[in-house]
Amino acid sequence: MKNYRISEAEWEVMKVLWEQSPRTANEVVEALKGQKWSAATIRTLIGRLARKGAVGFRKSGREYLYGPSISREEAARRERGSFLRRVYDGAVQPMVAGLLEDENLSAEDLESLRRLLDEKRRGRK
Amino acid sequence: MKNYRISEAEWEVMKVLWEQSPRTANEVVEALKGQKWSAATIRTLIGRLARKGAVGFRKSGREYLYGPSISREEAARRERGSFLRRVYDGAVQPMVAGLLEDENLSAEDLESLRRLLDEKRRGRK
DNA sequence: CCTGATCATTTACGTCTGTAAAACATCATA
DNA sequence: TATGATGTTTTACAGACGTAAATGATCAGG
Repeated sequence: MKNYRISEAEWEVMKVLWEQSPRTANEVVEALKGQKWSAATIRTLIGRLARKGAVGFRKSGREYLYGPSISREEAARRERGSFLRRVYDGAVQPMVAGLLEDENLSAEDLESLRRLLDEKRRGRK
Repeated sequence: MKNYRISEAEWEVMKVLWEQSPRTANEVVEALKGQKWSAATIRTLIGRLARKGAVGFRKSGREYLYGPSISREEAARRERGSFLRRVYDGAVQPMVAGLLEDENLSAEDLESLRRLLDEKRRGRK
């Protein structure tokens, strides 16, 4: 598995494919219609992702059908690891602490996280 | 305040300056001695950060003393926001949930997070 | 003063990324 | 068959980034 980085613009393309795939380039263009890129730009982004190996494709009639080669969870996991290493030298606690300090979490979110934390702590005993 | 991105290599330089500043370029080079860059590379990174405005400097004798123009907390906050937007469309809960799932947290970390969560939840009532 | 050392700045070069048009290949229809 | 439409691939160009040497400016010591 070759190491590659998914750029910010490429993330938007990946999201569309994670949401629904396989898709033709036209369908991806349509899905990203509200954003700032031309169809040509989006096609380039797809092509670059394909060359990197982040996106796979197969011929269907005269078109290609594109799909992600990596799950959204896995991609998120990698990016998270990279982010943690870069910004916090890998330390989780200060990151979450900073997050809780600054971000707006709903009561449901907090409850849900509390439950997850409890499970994790129980698993530690 | 102009928008700029601090690259991965530049983060390492910033960390050194956050740890102790002001510092001369030579001191930064010395602090990063164990890593993979030549002194020339590190000087370029410093110069780029300065041009971006992430690092400030003042003359001292024949050398410059460099220091960060932005706090570590603020830089972390920006990067965190960018990361959340890109990978999770800004949603915190799934990010923390994924984190708890994958990362190795110590019992102390979990306890500390639990406390933070509780404070946050109390503040919500 | 001259020369070497030292520090900052400029230059170099390849790759990646953002943005998108141009060129090419193929299909469908008149 | 010719032409226009359509989808893919190639090309374009500027700036950022990684990596670092080359050059210029200034200082210090013989």
